[in-house]
Amino acid sequence: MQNSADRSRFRRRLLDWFDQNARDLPWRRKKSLYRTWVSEIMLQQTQVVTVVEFFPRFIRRFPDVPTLANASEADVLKQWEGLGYYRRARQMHAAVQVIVDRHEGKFPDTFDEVIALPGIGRYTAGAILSIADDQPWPVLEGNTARVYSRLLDFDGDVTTSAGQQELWSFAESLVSRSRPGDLNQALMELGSEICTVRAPRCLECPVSRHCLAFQQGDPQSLPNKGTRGMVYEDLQQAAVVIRRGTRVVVRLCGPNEHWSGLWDFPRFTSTPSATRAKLARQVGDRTGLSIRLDQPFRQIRHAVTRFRITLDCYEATDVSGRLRRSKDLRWADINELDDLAMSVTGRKIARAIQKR
DNA sequence: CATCCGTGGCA
DNA sequence: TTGCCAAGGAT
Repeated sequence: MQNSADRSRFRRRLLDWFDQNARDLPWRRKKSLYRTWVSEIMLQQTQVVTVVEFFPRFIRRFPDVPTLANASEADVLKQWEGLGYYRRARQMHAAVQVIVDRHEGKFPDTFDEVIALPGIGRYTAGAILSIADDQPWPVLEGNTARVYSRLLDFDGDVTTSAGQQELWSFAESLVSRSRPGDLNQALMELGSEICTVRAPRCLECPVSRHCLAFQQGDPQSLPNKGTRGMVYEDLQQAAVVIRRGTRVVVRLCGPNEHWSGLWDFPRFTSTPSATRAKLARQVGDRTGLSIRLDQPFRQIRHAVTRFRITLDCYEATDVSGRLRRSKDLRWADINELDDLAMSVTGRKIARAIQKR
């Protein structure tokens, strides 16, 4: 694909494939800038099948810029519950205030204005403007990095800035004035359906004749993502449901911990041999309450980022004393827990105690 | 440039 | 069970 005639044929073949196979999927209907923004933020590091479940509900609740701008951050986080990367929701809430203040409540349509919004980088800005407004901006993300690497038979490390630069340059050379949004979506669709991580289906690929890795290399071995492996750390934790009547103590996670902005049950680092007496002391130190702990009623294993957490869930009885006055600590009625944004594990615990 | 941030699906 | 990965961005 050195010359523009090659690239032109490549675009035509890819768009033909796109038109025949995937054009009418419901989640890909033409959307406004606002809706494309919402879906692109949701799609960051998140699979389409997951977004399909959340997007309609979010749009029903926040159909336009003014509605989202008038909502509280807590409302937005509640709608985001279960989707992960909750920073995205808080950044959207911040961005929509900027849209009201600086853009008269209308989602901006220039690259510089869009990328200046919190939570939007080069990929997302280009995706929004090409898909919703047919502007010729290139895209580079997981799928296209794989597609581009294979088309070019590029075996450099794509996680380095040099590798990224190489792939962005190629993306720029591909995009044209004709249907840039469809082209970008076709490239990503190709990556997710045909040019897959494992066992790419090259024989079904509409552009295999343009693919150097298919002709002379090993598509499956690309892209080269370097050699750094994830280093996992096992954590032992305890969560405590402090209950008095129909109310329980909940805690708002702070800026420097997991699930920042979400509610959780008081949680402590623990050890396999930690005694319930010691845990009760920790609860006292943090909440000011004097408690006694029952046997753990449930153990939950979950992974978050690089941590693998084993979480023992306790219920406290014989609660006495007064809950420490603090912005991030309060009593909540058990039925009220449904209105709070919680992490998946927090929600599991909430459901468990609601069942009793 | 490395690390952080969630969750679920897959082999 | 374990590791890998997904329509990334901010720091």
